[in-house]
Amino acid sequence: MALLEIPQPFDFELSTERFRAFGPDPANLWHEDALLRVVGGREVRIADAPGGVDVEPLDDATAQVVLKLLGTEFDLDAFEAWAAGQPVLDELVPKLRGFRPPIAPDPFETLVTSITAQQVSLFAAFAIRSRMIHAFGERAGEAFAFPTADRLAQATDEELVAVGFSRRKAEYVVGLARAGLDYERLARLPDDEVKAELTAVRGLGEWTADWYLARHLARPRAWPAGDLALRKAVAAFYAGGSDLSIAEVRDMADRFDPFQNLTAHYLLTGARTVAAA
DNA sequence: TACCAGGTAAAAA
DNA sequence: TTTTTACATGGT
Repeated sequence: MALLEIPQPFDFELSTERFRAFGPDPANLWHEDALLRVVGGREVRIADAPGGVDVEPLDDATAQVVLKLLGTEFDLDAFEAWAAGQPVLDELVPKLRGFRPPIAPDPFETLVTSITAQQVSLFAAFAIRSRMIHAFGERAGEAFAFPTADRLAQATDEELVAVGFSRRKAEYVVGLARAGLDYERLARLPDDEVKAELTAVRGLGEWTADWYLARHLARPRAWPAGDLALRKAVAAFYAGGSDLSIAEVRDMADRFDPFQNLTAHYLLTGARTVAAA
């Protein structure tokens, strides 16, 4: 038993909901009430515990990854205080109290995962992604390490097509792996420059760049207005269900400033859980 | 069977 | 410059 404290509020069940919602994810595997992820070649088990999570095995490097993974960078106190004065969110946010949007700790994994999710349903995306991880990732215990850029740089388009990628997406992934982006440098750039650099890469559009800011860099103002699920969630919560264009949703970013990222995650999770109940 | 699903690049107009 | 089209799997 090794306790890793998580800033309160924190609801483990809600914060890991995404890892169960669309099918098993071999790189972030829900197994026997715990989340399994390979860190530094070893499988780490993350389970609910009073005041935080039980992490096994736990060392400093693992703690850094788990803190990132569980969204500890987000300032929930400030968000909740702000949301209390907002329509819609004043009711929704308390229902999801302690929800910390999970952050993808690895930049390459984030981008490849987004490519798999472009255009198709997340159920289809998860199925294809799982086969890719099984084919190219390293197993450690029950879970798999997400395939490295070095490994996928050596893959062929045909190998990715064989696990369900379209030819176009296979080219994107292999091209990205071979592009050798400097992710540490990218992480130090402001939002708009990150977007400009990412969208210069073939296969990475604005939607993918926005989710990179949101899900990997945890930038407070990231707002993936092009996301179909977010558009539907915004429409449901703010427009009585009538369709909203990408431009309309993008123009709503100002009213959520500077909490666009948390707002997007709460609306999406709210649409899947609270609204569905 | 058809159609939609948490887009993108390239062709066509 | 703006508008179409191809892409390809999984669920309903």
